[in-house]
Amino acid sequence: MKNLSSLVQSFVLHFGEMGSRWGINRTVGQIYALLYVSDRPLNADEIAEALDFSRSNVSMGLKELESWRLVRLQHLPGDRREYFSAPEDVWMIFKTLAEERKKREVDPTLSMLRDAVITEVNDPGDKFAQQRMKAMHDLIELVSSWFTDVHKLDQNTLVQLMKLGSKVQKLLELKGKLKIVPDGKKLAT
Amino acid sequence: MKNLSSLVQSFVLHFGEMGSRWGINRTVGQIYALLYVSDRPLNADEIAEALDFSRSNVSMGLKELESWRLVRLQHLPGDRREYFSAPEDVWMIFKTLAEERKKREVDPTLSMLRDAVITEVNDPGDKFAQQRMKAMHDLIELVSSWFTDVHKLDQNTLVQLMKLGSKVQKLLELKGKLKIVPDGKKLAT
DNA sequence: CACAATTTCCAGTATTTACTGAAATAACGT
DNA sequence: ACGTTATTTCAGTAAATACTGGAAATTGTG
Repeated sequence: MKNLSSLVQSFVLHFGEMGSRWGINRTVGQIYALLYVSDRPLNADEIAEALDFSRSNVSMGLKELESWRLVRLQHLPGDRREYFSAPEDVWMIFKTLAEERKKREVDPTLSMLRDAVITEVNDPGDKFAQQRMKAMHDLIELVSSWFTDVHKLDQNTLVQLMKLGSKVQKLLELKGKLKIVPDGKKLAT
Repeated sequence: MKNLSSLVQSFVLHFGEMGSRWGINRTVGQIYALLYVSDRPLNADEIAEALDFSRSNVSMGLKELESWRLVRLQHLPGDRREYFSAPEDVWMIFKTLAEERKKREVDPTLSMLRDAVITEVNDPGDKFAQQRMKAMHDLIELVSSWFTDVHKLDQNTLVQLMKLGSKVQKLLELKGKLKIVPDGKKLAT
């Protein structure tokens, strides 16, 4: 690991270690970390040099990061090499990550469960199992579609909601007490 | 895989396959799936028999599941073997899972970032990197503490919030318009 | 406390996943 | 179209992870 300050180095190493817990490998984690804290786009050779990986390993890692939509490819004038950078907006990154994880880790299960619960079964054991699958299906579907919904909210609303934290309960109680009258005016009870 | 109906079998196999994407291994995924759809607690031998794993592999898998707090150990009268079951309440399972993932996948990163942003740096590159780390830190902290907050809500409130979906925006707008007057009465503007 | 039943640990092996270097392919400028 | 530079692919190798069988430890029982 060459020419990296100890600050950057510890960040990169941490992402490498965490990589396995996050379902990506060490290499991919380190490449992303490096791009994230870099103040300019980097090309594959620079990454390979900085992290001391083979050129082909970097190529594979970048491909993986592209499939997660976590890096942007761009070209610099007068240079035919490909340069990569990590989008700056952390909220955007967070949303992308959540979307991709949902797609890879949740959607296939949801679809399997959907099939399972519509299957016709007779055996009592199967009936019980199916009931359990339905409970799981319904929960995942609820959380999943909530996720999709929340995704549509703009960043400010999202931050506002999060800062509200558990006080949201008060707001929901309030909502229960409000009556929406036909002409659109809202009245507190 | 013996004595498993095709319904249960496909469920178990799916969890096995997904296991790797979820950061657990095939064995652990299958054991959990089997317990989840079982209508009675199972002992390690029964699991080993049903899934065709070695006894010791099952032992390790159960230990892993216990560390995730996803299985409950119990004893049956007149039988000294240990029996395992998966808690029934899917919301509880979901919360446990979220808590554990946070603990393993997020908290260590948050703590690393906290250290990184309070480090004194001089190099311009480091200053930039630190700024990026701060952005990441602040986002993770916000989401993280929101998570902890939401955790405290009872199940009904949570379901209500989720069903509200993106309509929560309307509610937040409404909140902005409300003034809380000193005597506690709320007035719509 | 000794014996049997049960669970855990661990060293060795198998399987899977990650990584490399070299060769093939693609992209660009002249 | 040709040569040069950049990128990807892929077969082989290295490393990490998962799994097994047996031995050791633990637990419960008379």
